[in-house]
Order: sequence, then C-alpha cells, then structure tokens
Amino acid sequence: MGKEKKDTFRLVYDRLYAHFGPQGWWPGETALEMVIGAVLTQNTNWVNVEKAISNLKQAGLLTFPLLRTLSLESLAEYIRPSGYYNIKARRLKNLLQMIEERYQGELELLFADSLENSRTNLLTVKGIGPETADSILLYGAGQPVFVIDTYTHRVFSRHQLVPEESDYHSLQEEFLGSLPEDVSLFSEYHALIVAVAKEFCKKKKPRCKECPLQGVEEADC
DNA sequence: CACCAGGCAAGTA
DNA sequence: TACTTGCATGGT
Repeated sequence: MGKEKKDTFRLVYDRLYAHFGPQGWWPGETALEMVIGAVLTQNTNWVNVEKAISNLKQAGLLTFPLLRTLSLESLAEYIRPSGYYNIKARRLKNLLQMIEERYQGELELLFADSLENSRTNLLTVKGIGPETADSILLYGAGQPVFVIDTYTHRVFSRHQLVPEESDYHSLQEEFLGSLPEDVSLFSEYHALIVAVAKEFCKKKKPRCKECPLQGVEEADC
C-alpha cells in the first residue's frame, strides 16, 4: 500500500467534507433506535425508516422487553413503511434474540464486547450481513470499522481507485489500510460517500462535471 | 410511467 | 462457485 494511495483516500475525504460538510448520521438517538434503523434501512430510503421507527415510538414500544413480547405480525405492521416489513420483522426478532441470549438483553453489553466477538455474533444472526453488522459496530458501538456499501463500490470503482471486481472485504481492507483508525473519520466518510453518490454518482444519470471528486486519480466517473 | 432506496438470504445450474 | 430472484413501501 503506497503512500500515494493513502493520500488519495484522504484527498477524497477532504474534497467530500469540504463540499458536503458533516453528515451527522445517527445523531443523539438511543442505542435501540440506532440498531433498529440499521436493519430497517437495508435497501431502503431513510425517510421510510424514520416513519417506521416513529410508529414504534408513538406506540411506546421502543424498549427491548416490549419489542421482544410483540408478535411478529404486529411488529411487521408497525414497520410497514420501511418496506420488506415481513422479512425485516423477522430479522429484528432474530437480532433481539441473539442479544437476549448472548448479552442478557443489554445492547450496552454488546457494544462493550470486543470487536471480534461482537462482529462474529452479529453475523450469526440471519438477516444481519456485513454492512448492517459494521454499521451497528461503527455508529452504535463506536468501533473503528469502515462500513462498505454499494455506493462505496460504485464511487471508488468509477474513479478507478479500486478494481471493479472488489468485494466487501477487499474494499474494507483498502480503507482500513489507507486511513488512520478514527471513528469520527470513518463515520463521516461513509456518510459522505452516500451523499456524493446520491447527488453526482447515480447509476443512471451521473453528473460527473459538477462532482467534487472530478479529477481525482485522473479519472472521471 | 420507470426507477431507485444507507441488503440479505435462498434458490438455481 | 457464480448468478438470479424475492422481499415491498414510498419518493422523484
């Protein structure tokens, strides 16, 4: 890993931060809301996730024990606006069950566990894949992991900063090898990649001319 | 109208 | 192993 690549990954961050500013993902919410949001936002617009969480909040159901006693069907109805509500209700139940069994139903115990253990335990849950697990670890537990998503792959491969065929793990290794271990940096960076992808690096109609990453590594998107 | 959104698991060959 | 498909509401 050359010094130049490190500089490039840092340059991309600086450009994005200068253009978009801090994104403040998952600010000032409870740990439980953060974890629920991580599951509900799978392939889903955040606005719809907020509606689903709002439904649970207004019903006074945003506590661990209440969610555990809630029936699968009832939970599905509350989270309906977030889409895929049947499968996501099951996924939330699976996650709550793992936390019950391995962490006495205490999210803070999950967050306090080692990165190795907590990541492994999250990934054993059916419905929690690498992105959801890493989101919970970074934004919930404050662990220095870099969250990869489809946007990360699209933006960085289009700019030829990573190979097109890179998978989740290899992309994550690139970021971890190119940046200092800093939770705030990782948190903002991931959110900034989402921001630039949504505005300038769309799948159908990219706006490369106006993109703040224009000229990085001699490649347009 | 078509397309997309802060994925993941199961099915197929 | 390497693709493909199902899951589903709501915004642009």
